[in-house]
Amino acid sequence: MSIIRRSSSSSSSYLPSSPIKFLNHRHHHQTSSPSFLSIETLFKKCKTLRNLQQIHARIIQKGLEQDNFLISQFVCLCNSFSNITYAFSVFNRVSQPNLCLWNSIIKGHCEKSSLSNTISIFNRMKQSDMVPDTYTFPPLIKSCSKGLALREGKILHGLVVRYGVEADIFVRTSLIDLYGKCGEIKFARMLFEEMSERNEYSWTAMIVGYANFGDLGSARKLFDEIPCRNIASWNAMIDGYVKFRDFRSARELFEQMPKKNVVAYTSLIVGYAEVGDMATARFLFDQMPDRDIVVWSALISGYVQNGRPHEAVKIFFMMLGENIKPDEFIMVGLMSACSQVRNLELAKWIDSYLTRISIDIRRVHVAAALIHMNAECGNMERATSLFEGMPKKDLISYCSMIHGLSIHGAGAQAVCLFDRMVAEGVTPDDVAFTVILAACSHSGLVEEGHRYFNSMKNDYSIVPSPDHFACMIHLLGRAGKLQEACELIKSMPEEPHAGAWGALLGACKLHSNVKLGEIVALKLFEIEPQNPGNYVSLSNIYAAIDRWYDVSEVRRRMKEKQLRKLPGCSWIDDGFFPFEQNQEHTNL
DNA sequence: CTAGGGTTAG
Repeated sequence: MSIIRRSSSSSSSYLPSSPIKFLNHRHHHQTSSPSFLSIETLFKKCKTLRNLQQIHARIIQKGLEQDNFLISQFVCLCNSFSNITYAFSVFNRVSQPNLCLWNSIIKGHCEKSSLSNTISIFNRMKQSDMVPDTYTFPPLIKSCSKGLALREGKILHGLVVRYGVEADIFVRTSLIDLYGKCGEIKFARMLFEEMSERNEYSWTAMIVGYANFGDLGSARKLFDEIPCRNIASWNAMIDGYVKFRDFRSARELFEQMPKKNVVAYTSLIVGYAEVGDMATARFLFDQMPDRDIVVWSALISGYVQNGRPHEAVKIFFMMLGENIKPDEFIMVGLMSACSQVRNLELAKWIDSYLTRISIDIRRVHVAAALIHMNAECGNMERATSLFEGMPKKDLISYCSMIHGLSIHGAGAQAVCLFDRMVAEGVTPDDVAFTVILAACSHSGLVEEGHRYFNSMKNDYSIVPSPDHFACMIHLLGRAGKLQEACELIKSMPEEPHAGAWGALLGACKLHSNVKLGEIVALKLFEIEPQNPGNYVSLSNIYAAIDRWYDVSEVRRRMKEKQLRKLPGCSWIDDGFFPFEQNQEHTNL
């Protein structure tokens, strides 16, 4: 009360139609009783970071920077705006922070900073003779649980016991959550059993533990026993079923929910997307009464994962139409979609849009997606400048760049970059080799291809996958070494997949090798009878040497099987997408 | 002589 009371006796403690703009308009008309607002009231009305800065100015102006009560509130508000740096700088000016203030600053770091940072603040707190209480531990333990840092969590558990706060329901719930998430389900259960009182939080934490562990039976048993069921308990149980692909039980429970919320919908949508059932995912999405950013994101990345980038882009613009501001997750999804459709105009728009909505493109997954998108869409100049600007280049970004160079015909540069990557100490994996082999085959670099194929096996002990073989076959086939390609395909340990045979068929077409082409085509008709492309290839082979009877024969068989060449997609002119599609990318 | 903590979805 000190501030408020003490303040109220002196006029300086009030805010007379203050310089704090966000309050001015509200009191502008109350001319009869001029407004006098305490800092405490200002906190309640504080809506933006700007407001908070204004309050901060006022605190300094009044010389209240050392006031633990006010600074605590300030820190909490700062936390809610996710601005931990600001909170910390203000905190650091307080010479004698009290327990509550320490707890607040720790909580803020738990949410936004790294675990080691947070723990070092906790250590500073202990060094200044502050005794942690029941409020100190839950956020600390929670951040261990988030990072699955069981070792650190156990140390904290030890301290919990030492400071005698293990009976506290909040502390205990956070410990149950920690052990449950880290798979120490026995420990979690023990702590749960020993509780003198439990509430919906502790029950749910325990259910989550079992659900993550895959013991859905025990999870369900608890769920049915809960005296105090919560919407989070329902969500946890449903998500457990979804994670372990028991969609029947998940849906059954979902239908029984008294009030279905976004979280439950999102769990289901993510699950259906993961198993490739976009129809059901979309069905659920469409029937939602209201949608938040997370569920939009789930749907977009669902479409991306299932190779339907056009749908993803549509959904994105639908979302903009509903005036929802996209976040990082959404934009990463959109960028993956754009990479798949390879539309340079869209890529350019996204690139500038990111800055417009102030998304931090230095964050790793954003940067990676952005480089990938520019590379895929043919803006190698932009991709290169982003890539070279990265402080630490990782395998993913290298691969994006190499693939970008590859698909735009710069095989030699791709090879250089791959070698630079290895020289820089980044270890290539199987995907990296697929990318470089594809680059070699695309540019006809037979010798380099052989070199990488051997290096992969000898230097990195990577067993060549069907994809690796397919790249080599493509490479040899296009170079006219059909014999070698055939030998390679015969040497494959596993049954060659359609990609390998398809590469060979393409080579036969290229070099007008009818005899081999016929054999390979027959093989392909067997492996993927539904793919019209193989029939088209064979008929092209015949057409190239004027065997028109055979051409019509193949066409007839194709018709017989009711196969048609896939129509080009027409998503551009249905009004969702504001750009022209660019067919050729010649930015190299 | 105030205030600060734990469970659910991308």
